[in-house]
Amino acid sequence: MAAKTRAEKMEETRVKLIAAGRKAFAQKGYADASMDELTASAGLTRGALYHNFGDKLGLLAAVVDEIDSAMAQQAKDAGDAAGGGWNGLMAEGRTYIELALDPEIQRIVLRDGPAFLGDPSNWPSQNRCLQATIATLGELADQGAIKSVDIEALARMLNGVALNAALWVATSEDPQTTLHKAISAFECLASGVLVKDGDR
Amino acid sequence: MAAKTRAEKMEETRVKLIAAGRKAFAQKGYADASMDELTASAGLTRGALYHNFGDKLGLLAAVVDEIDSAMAQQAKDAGDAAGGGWNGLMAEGRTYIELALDPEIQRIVLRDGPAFLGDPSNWPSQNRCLQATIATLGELADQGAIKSVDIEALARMLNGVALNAALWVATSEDPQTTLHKAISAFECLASGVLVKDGDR
DNA sequence: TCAACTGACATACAGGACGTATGTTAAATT
DNA sequence: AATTTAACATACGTCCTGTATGTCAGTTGA
Repeated sequence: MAAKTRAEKMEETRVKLIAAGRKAFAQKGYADASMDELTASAGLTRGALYHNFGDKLGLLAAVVDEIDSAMAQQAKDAGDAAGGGWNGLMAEGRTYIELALDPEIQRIVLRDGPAFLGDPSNWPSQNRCLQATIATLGELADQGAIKSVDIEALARMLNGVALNAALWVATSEDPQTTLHKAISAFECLASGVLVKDGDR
Repeated sequence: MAAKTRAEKMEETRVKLIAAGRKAFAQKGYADASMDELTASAGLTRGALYHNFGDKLGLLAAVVDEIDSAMAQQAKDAGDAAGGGWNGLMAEGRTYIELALDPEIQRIVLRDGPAFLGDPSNWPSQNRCLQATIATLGELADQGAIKSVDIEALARMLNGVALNAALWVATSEDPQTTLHKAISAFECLASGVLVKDGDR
């Protein structure tokens, strides 16, 4: 019956705290989330929090990284399933937008994250996503499939459109209808990157 | 010597508080701005603040509205100067991006605003800007100049790209260089809206 | 096996911030 | 001129964050 080692227990508390953070930050928002209540809901005290994450922002960073990494992974999977290249890029964008239907993602990643952790471009998780987009655009550029514009700029704008579309869907009163409009508009703008306009 | 009426003095204090808010929010950020220090710097106390703006968020809303309205006005002027239509729309976008070079705008409008006041689309100032974009796109649609995609979605995405570009420029280490890249990428994506690709 | 030590976490404390309730004074009203 | 109103100041209560200290289980070395 596995006498739990110290490192195992510590990993357990980290998991508990991050889970409690996801709940509290999603429900009350980062600013209004009390660390007393949050840690108590995890069966702990603030001592565990400050020992493991340094401060309140440290926990937010951990929570955001976990959620955002999962988002990027899902988007990447969708892109690969679509065969990579341009179609893959569009699939990634669609997936990212669809994920914004989750209220937890809306509040924590799309709203509070940028405010309290700074520009998302500097998050480790977002950087990985951005690098992937840059790589794909680089291939397309080598094939002469896209216009000769700064690749990093394009990647950031494309990600930005997807993020903005996600936010719109998120705050919409009729998310399903808005989702379709947002995806269409996203693909419309994205098509501006292609050398030849249209669907081929 | 104009014995100041009560309404005049009240307007004065509102102006003072908003000015102090712009400074404090820009320097320390909304969360870390103390209302005691802020009001003291304006030669007042928190009493004036809570009487005039209800609460801390009320002051932020007033500050954001003032700044954002000025931004929208500048962008609109640039659009008119460019002759309206598509060229006007592009000029508006460029202006909006260029305005993001101001640190005050970066922090208050682009970062803290969305977090503490919610989605910018619901701000009165942003709504005016959005309505203007929708109107222009509507004209272009009537002329058959742009693709048949939901106008509101397009307008929101276009504004979103400009805002995202602004944020990128804002956090860049070399704003001037980044500015050019961002504007090019913005125009590249925007061109996806036109039925005929390219510069004419 | 046992004693000493390390560290994960709990508890107690200090500082500060927000919002409200109450007081004060100057302007407006009649 | 007396009264009322309201703009603002002052004082208070409550809550939260971060730190400093305490405690005990788990680890280590002989």
